[in-house]
Amino acid sequence: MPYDQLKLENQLCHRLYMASNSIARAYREPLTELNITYPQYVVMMALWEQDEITIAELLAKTAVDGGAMTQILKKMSDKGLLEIIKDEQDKRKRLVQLTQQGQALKKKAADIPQQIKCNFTSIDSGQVEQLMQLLDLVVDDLSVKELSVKELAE
Amino acid sequence: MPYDQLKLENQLCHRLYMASNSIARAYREPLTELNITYPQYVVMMALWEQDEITIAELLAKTAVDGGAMTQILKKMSDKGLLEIIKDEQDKRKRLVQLTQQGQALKKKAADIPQQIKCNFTSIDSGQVEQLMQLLDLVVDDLSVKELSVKELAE
DNA sequence: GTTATTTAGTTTGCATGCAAAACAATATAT
DNA sequence: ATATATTGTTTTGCATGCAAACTAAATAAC
Repeated sequence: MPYDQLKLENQLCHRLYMASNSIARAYREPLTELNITYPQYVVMMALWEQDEITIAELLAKTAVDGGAMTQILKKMSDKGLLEIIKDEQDKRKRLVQLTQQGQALKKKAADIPQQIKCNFTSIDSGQVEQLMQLLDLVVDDLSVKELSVKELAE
Repeated sequence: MPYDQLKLENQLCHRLYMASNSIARAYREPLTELNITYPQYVVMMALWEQDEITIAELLAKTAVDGGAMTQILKKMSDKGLLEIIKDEQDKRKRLVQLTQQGQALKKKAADIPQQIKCNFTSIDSGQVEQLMQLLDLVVDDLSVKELSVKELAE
C-alpha cells in the first residue's frame, strides 16, 4: 500500500478541514441573530476579554488574518459595535474599543458556546478538553515551523 | 466567572479554526510546486482513490462546498488534470475523470502528507490517530444536527 | 541628522465557504 | 399524461484566508 497516506480517510488535515467547517457552519445560525459572522464573533470575544487593545494584539489573540481584520473591523465599526481610535503615543498603531452596544452584546452571546456544545452527544467534556490540548500541540508545532522557514529565508 | 465560556482560550471552535488554518497554510508551499491549492488537492486525492465518479459523490467524499466545486473542477480541467464528462444514463449527472496527467501527479504528491507530519514533533502517531477519531465524532454530531434542523424545517 | 530598516496597517488579487436562487432533467403523484 | 416534487449542478453575492505589494510612522545606523 504505497499510497495509503494519500487516502482522505487517513488524513488529519482533511479531518480538521471538515471539523472546522462543520463547527463554523453550526455557529452561523445563532450568530445571524446577533448580525455577526464567526470571525467577527471571535473578534468580539477577544475584546470582551480585554478592551482597548491594538490591532496587532487583536490579530495575535484571534489568529484572524491581517488583511481580513481591516475589513472586519470596518464592518463592525459601521454596525456600531466598536470604534477604532488612534494611538497618540505611536501614530502607526490603532486601538480598538467596544461601544456600549458592543459591550451589551456580550449578554446575548454568552449562551451560544453552550448551545453548540449541546450538539456534542458523542463526546464528553473531558474529550473536548483533550481535543483542545492536542490541537494546541499541532498549532504550536506548525507555528514554530513557519517561524523557522521565515528565518531560513533571511 | 459567568462568562468563562466566552473566553477564546476555552473554545474548541477557535482551536479548530486556528489548527485548520495552520495546517492548510502548511500545505500551501508544497502544493504550489504541483500548481494546485489545498481543496484542489483534496479533490485529487478523492479521485486517486476512485476515479470516474459523479460530482455528487465527489462532494460527499471531499466535503468541499458545492458552489466552490464547480469552479474548482473547471480550473483543474483547464490545467489538464481531469475531464468532466456527461452521464448518458442520467443527463443531470456529470462524471469526473482523471487525465493521464492527473494520474501521473499522484507520484509527486505522495510524499506531501509525510512532509507535513514531519512538523509534528510534539505529538506521536498514536495521538494523531486519537485526534482524528475525536474529530470524526465532532463532525458526526454536527452533521446529524444539521440534518435534524433541515427536517424540522419541513 | 539624514538614510536605511523595521513595524503597524491597509490594499489588492485570487481562491474558497456558504446560503439562496436558478436551471435542467428525472422521478412521482394523481 | 400532466402537474409537481426531487435531484444534480451551476450561479450569485457576500465574507473571509492568504500572499504580496504598499503606505506611514518610528527606530536604528552611520
